[in-house]
Amino acid sequence: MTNPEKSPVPPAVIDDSTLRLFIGYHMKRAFNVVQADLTQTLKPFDLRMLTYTALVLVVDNPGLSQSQLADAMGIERPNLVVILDELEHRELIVRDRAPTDRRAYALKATLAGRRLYDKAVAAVITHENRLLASIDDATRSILIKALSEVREHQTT
Amino acid sequence: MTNPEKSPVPPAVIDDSTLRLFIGYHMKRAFNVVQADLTQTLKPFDLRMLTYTALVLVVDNPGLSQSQLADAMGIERPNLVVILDELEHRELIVRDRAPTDRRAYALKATLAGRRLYDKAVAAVITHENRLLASIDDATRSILIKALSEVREHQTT
DNA sequence: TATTGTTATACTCTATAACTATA
DNA sequence: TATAGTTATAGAGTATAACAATA
Repeated sequence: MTNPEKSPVPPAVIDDSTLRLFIGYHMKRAFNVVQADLTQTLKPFDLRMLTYTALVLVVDNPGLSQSQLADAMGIERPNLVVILDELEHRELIVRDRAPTDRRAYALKATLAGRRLYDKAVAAVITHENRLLASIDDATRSILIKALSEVREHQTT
Repeated sequence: MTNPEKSPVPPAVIDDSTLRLFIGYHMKRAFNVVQADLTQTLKPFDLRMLTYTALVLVVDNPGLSQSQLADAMGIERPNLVVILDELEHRELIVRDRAPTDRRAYALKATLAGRRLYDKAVAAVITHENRLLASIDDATRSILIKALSEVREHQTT
């Protein structure tokens, strides 16, 4: 729990009795580690977590609109624009016009986008398995299920 | 792997088959919900997640140095300075000089700081219990333990 | 009127380099 | 020389308001 040999100033034995009841702290710290690992994993593909997530969702859900994608990613529509601009300029996705609604786009991945997706997803799976090595499959299921339930709680 | 063609633009049934293997996505979405709730909960106390976390750690670990606190919070030292400036200006904490090392500070909470801590912690516990209502105690323990293990994996 | 995508903008959080004063 | 705290700064990520085109 603590970090023994380290600094000259007191060893710092952190009393996290209160933090035990503070789930946001644990989620933030764990997410930081996951994101740091993810950033390194995605660097060879020139992707960040946001561009990777957008690419994955577009490949798996062709025809998605920007509003739907922003909603799936949990970000506001304006913030998605630059993310998709980047993917489009790199010719990984295209913004087709939606046939039924001329206001909306139908997002689709290009062949290059699907190829990058295949390689990046494989790398991410490998790295995440290493990151979660100490956590057995049953616990991983519980973890993901619990996180999903928290997300769906969505109080506002 | 992909999705059958469905509604033109509307309801959006997201295929998250790939995301299921992408723990960072679930952690980010869940953390967003927790932080949004936390932000609202702390607003009456004029605290943000970072100032709240710093206050909690200082109250529970009096005499902590800024380096130790930054380490415990998972942020860099420079970013902690403004956080502590704010808490100090509000007279919730003090920066005493460490007796053994004149470079370092020994951080301590004031009486006002401990009083705000009491009220804020109570509010946070109440709100988190509501947020985690659908998750039983055993699962909560597994969740926190799994998150801690991920944090301690710390690749870099 | 309402919605899609867009621009502009501001705020928070984060990371790095370089400085000072101590060690 | 190394460490503690600080300053300055730049980069992400996020949120809101307002607009044009379309519904």
